[in-house]
Amino acid sequence: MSTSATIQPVTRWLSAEEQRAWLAWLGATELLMGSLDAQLQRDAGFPHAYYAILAQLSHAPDRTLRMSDLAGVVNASPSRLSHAVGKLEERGWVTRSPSTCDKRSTMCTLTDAGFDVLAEQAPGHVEAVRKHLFDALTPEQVGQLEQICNAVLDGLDPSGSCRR
Amino acid sequence: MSTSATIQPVTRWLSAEEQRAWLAWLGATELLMGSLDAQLQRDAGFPHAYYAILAQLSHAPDRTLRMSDLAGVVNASPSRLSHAVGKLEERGWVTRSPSTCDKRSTMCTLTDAGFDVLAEQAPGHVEAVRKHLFDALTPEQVGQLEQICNAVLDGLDPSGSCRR
DNA sequence: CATGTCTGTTTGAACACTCAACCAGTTGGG
DNA sequence: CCCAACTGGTTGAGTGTTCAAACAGACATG
Repeated sequence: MSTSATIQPVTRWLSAEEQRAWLAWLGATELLMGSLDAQLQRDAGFPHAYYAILAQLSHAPDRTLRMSDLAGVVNASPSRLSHAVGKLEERGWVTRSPSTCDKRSTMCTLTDAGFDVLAEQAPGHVEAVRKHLFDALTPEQVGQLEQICNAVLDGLDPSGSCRR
Repeated sequence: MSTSATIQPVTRWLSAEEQRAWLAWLGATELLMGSLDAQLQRDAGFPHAYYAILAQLSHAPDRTLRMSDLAGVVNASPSRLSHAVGKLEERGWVTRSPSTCDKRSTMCTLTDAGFDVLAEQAPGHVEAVRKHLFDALTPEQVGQLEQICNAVLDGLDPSGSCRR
């Protein structure tokens, strides 16, 4: 062993190809999410994070989810979710009720008014997702994208809370 | 013409595969950017958007870029960039000066202190990007990711400002 | 050379998110 | 039992982003 390279490793910079991929990913994610946020803000008056909360609740049994489970499926911190649900509750789209089995937990339920708002906004939102993402990709690329994102999720989200 | 389907099209919902890809993309982007933001906030005291500004300036001739050009390469709105550069200027990492050729424009320059901060934070940041993204992907997937993101960018960013 | 329009940038208010601190309920040993 | 450690959730302060409005300089058209 003649060098210290293995003991004090220097930074492994990105290769030219990795740099291109990284800049493209940054641009695509920021512009895509920015575009979806702008569309929802304009048409519905709330950001994509709020839409995700309503959408996940609408698929849950009794349209109800425990706060921490809801936080898991929408990739939100407890604090962020608490603030967001507070706003949604003010507008009458969800309600909060204490859980009966574990008195620490809070259950969050989508109201009929919330369901109506979601039903009203879903077509426009889905159309935007399709237009900006799936219309730009071949069917093979959709499969590749899913595999790539799941590989990234495996490293970041060991519990796998956002994959069904 | 017997139906109105072609005149009043119904929503084309996402297929099962598209839904899986969409949820995976949402999870991967949010968790990855969240993780990078947290790492930079903890180690450097500023978010990824600020890092991007410093990094892009460091590659520019004279470490200087016009505000609107800088906004283009970091995918920021003019307003967002103006606020962010204001904060960076307070900390002494960039300076603003009026452009000589077009008196409407403002030139933004990375200071030596700003360069030092960037040099200090770059290894940790690159390591985080590598760890959470590229270490999870095969070389083929890196290429696929670049093509996918560029396809998305073609639809969202006609001017191509974030691809050199 | 006047005037309307467009471009580049900044500003302030409204809003969303983060972080750290906190409170209440639960759990598992002494 | 009792108490410490942990879990689920909320809160408020601080910070970043968005949106609409404003403003100055450039440009073009009559």
